[in-house]
Amino acid sequence: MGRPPCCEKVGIKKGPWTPEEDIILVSYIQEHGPGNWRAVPTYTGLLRCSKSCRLRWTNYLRPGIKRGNFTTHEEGMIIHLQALLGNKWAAIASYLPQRTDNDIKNYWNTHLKKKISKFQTNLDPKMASDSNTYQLMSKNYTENSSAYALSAGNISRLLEEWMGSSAKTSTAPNGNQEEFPSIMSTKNNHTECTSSGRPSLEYYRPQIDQENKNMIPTDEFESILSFNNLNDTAFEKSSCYSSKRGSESSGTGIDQNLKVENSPPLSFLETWLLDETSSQEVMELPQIF
DNA sequence: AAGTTTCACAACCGCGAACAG
DNA sequence: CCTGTTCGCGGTTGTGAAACT
Repeated sequence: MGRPPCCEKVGIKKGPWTPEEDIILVSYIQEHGPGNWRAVPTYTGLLRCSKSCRLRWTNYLRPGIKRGNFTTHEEGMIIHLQALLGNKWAAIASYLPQRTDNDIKNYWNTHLKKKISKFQTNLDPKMASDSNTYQLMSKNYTENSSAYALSAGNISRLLEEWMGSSAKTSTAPNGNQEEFPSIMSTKNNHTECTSSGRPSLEYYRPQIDQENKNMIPTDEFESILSFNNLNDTAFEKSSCYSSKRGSESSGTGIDQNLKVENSPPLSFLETWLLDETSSQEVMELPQIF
């Protein structure tokens, strides 16, 4: 017995959303909050399936979404977290609350994966020892980042303006912040989630601790992920993690999740990520990307 | 200038997990 | 427990714009 479709295929509109559809969807969510997506097409009259409505909201219309260039810091976090978690885009997005998992996934697939692949292919060990290499990398990353979706405008912002009240983006008319849009955090299958409504990494971490007690100590884990201490000490810790991961990656459970195919040379990347925070001076080096 | 290719992003699809009855 | 329904995630595709020939 096959799984029934999420919606009737007949009469369902596909393809890009129009501003009118966006407004209808936002109006509905403003009134009812996100969730119960099944009811959205019926209630609003939108000729879209429930999935499409949910996706449009979470990836585009939801307030607080940051669009445009990924900063070098964001790129660094994505690379780092991807190496750590694999393609757990929702988990990665929980650490970049202004970015959607779809955005991060797209950015990874269109930019970072290629660059890292080239980096691995072309990496000269001598160059790898030169931290300036990574300063150049970070500079190139920033300069090459495209301002995607700007032409379409930030519909979310436009709608906010259209609705005429900035308060609506964070607080319901009656002052109840849970009503809109913070309700995102109230309905979630996971016990732990972030302001973006995503499961936090805590959701995954217990598996690490339970299934491999010799894995990363909690404080070290936080240090690796937090990026709050981008200094020598943090670097030493994260480098330690890199070697530790390499020596203990034959286990089961989350261990396998941590084994990432084609994972970048993490310590090199870390060097790059850390160096980029300490200097603006970039010397001219051979093109590696 | 026109045709073709490549790129970047938005959106869709299918699967599995969670949940309710 | 079992079954059906709904939701969320990750992989993939579609499409318009830009770059190239």
